[in-house]
Amino acid sequence: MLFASAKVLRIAERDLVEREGFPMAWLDVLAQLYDAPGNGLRMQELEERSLFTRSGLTRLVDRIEAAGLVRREPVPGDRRGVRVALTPEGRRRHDGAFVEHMRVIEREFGGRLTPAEQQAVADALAGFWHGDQESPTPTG
Amino acid sequence: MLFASAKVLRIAERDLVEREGFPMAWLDVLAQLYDAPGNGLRMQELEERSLFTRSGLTRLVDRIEAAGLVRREPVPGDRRGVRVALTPEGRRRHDGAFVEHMRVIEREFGGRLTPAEQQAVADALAGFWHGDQESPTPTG
DNA sequence: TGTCAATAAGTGATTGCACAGTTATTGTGA
DNA sequence: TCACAATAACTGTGCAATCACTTATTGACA
Repeated sequence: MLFASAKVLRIAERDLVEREGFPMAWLDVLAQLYDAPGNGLRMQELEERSLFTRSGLTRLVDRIEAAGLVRREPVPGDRRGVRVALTPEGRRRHDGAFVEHMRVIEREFGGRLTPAEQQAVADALAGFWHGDQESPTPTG
Repeated sequence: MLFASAKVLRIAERDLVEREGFPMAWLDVLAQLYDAPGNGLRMQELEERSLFTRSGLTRLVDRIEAAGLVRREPVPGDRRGVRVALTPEGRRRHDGAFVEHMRVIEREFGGRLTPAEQQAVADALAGFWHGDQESPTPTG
C-alpha cells in the first residue's frame, strides 16, 4: 500500500514540476495556508500540519517567499514568532496547481480503481487522516 | 490519501532507522532481492522494481554493499551487466527488519482502520500495484 | 528588576537523490 | 574485421531535507 502510494507521489511530483514549476512540497504549504483562517499560519503550526521539520520548513518557506507566493509577517504580541501568509499571487497559483494536481492523481490512481474501491479507500483514509494525528498508543 | 501515506512512511522510516540502522530505501532493495530468483537481480531490474533512478541506485547499492548486506557479481555472458545479490547477512537483516517494519505499519496505520477498511484498502491497492505499472493511457 | 529555563525560528554541516554526461561492452551491417 | 548505434552501469554537480546548534524573545520566580 505504501509502496503504491509512493509511486503515485513520484508521478504526481514530476507532473507538478513540469506544469507549475514547483514541487509538491510547495503545494503542500500553499494548501495548508489556503485552508487556514486568514490564509496564514505560524511556522510552528505549519510544521505540525506538514511533514517537514522546522529547519526544513524555514528554507522551504524561504524559497516560496522568494517566488512571491507567500510572505512573512510579524506576529502581534510575540516578536519571536513569524506568520506565513499567502499572497494574492500565491492564492492564484494554488488554485491552478491544485486542480491540475487532483486531475493527475485521478488519472494515475483514481482512474484505475472502481468507484467502490475509490469510496472504500477514501473513507478509510479520511478516518485515518482526520482522526488523532499522533500515534494511537504513544506511551505503550 | 497520498498525504496520509506520506505521513505513515515518515514514521516508518524513522522507526526503521532507529531499530535497524538503515533507511527504508535499503529495505526496499533487500526485499526486492529477497523475492527475486536466486536472491539476486541486475541493476536494471532493480531499477524497474524500485522507485529510484539508475544513478540513485548505483550509490544506494554502494552503501548497502559497504555494509555487507549485498554484493555485486559479474553477469555471465554480459560483461556490461552487474548482478546484485543478497549476502547471508543481508538475508538475516532483511528478515528481522521486514517483520518489525510491518509491525510498525500495522500499529501506525492498520491498527487505526477497521478490518473491513483494511481489506478494502488492501484489495484496491493490490489491484493497482499488481496491474499495469505504467500509466493507463500513455499516448493520450 | 535580574536571572534563567522554555519557546520560536534560523543556520552550518552532512547526507542522499536526480539530472546530465561518461565509460565500457555488445550487436549489426558493410 | 571495422565503424557505429544501442545498452549497462557509473560519476560530477546541484538541490533539498535532516540533525545539532545558535540567536532572539518570553514568562516565571525570587
